[in-house]
Amino acid sequence: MTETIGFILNDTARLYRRAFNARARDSGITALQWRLITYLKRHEGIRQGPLAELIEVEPITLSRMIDRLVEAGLLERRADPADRRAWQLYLTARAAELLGGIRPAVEALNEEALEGL
Amino acid sequence: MTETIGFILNDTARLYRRAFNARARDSGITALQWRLITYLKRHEGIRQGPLAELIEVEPITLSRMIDRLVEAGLLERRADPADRRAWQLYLTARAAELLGGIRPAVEALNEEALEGL
DNA sequence: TGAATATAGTAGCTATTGCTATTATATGCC
DNA sequence: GGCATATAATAGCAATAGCTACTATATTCA
Repeated sequence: MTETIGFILNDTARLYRRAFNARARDSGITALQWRLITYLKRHEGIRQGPLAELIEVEPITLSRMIDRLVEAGLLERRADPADRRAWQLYLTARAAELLGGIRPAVEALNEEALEGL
Repeated sequence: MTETIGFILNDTARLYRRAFNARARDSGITALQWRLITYLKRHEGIRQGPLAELIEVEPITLSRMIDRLVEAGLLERRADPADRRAWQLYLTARAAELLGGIRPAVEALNEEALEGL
């Protein structure tokens, strides 16, 4: 009865997240931040609203995630020339470096996760 | 590149959790509490430590989840006769009722989730 | 026995998330 | 142009999770 699709799904996802976080710990980055940065890499210059929708968090939550990443020197907010209310988001060189450093570990993890399927 | 096993896994789990929470909202119960109660149903009398391990949260986190469920009248802590430091956990009649009410919705959700597989 | 160590559970603190309300700016319509 | 409404982002607050430290009790072993 506990072996329903919901339990299995969530258990598996949690295990993955835990493995990810364990491997990325010394880089100081979390799974959710990795998600943010990965999306941002494909959508440089995106505004906060659409990015929040992409990674599926509330705008205010994204706003604070970005605060932290800006403080960590991984992201920068640039004023949107077309709309003075909005920011455009860009990765810094430091983020690119960091990504490069973590990617092999993530790829190894993914291969491991797929093993046996 | 964003379509890695990790993203898919977590996206799917999040979707499921969201669907669950939406359906269980009026019962006032969350997915994590459902998880707790489901395990507890199979292990009545269990202590907090082992239960925390089962549902994979920290002991202190479980302690507070239980505080809330006790306050809601769904659980009760009984002194462990064999160890005065420990509590044994039991569901109340109210919890059984609640479970009965939610179960059909959960089962429907699970069937829906498995559709097409 | 009784001192040292281990274990069950909880309190204080910090971090993160999201609801609601607010500010600043943009857009639509008369 | 100028008022009404919509939108981008953020601040205040409340809820939840977990790290660390602590209390109470149990166990081990000399």
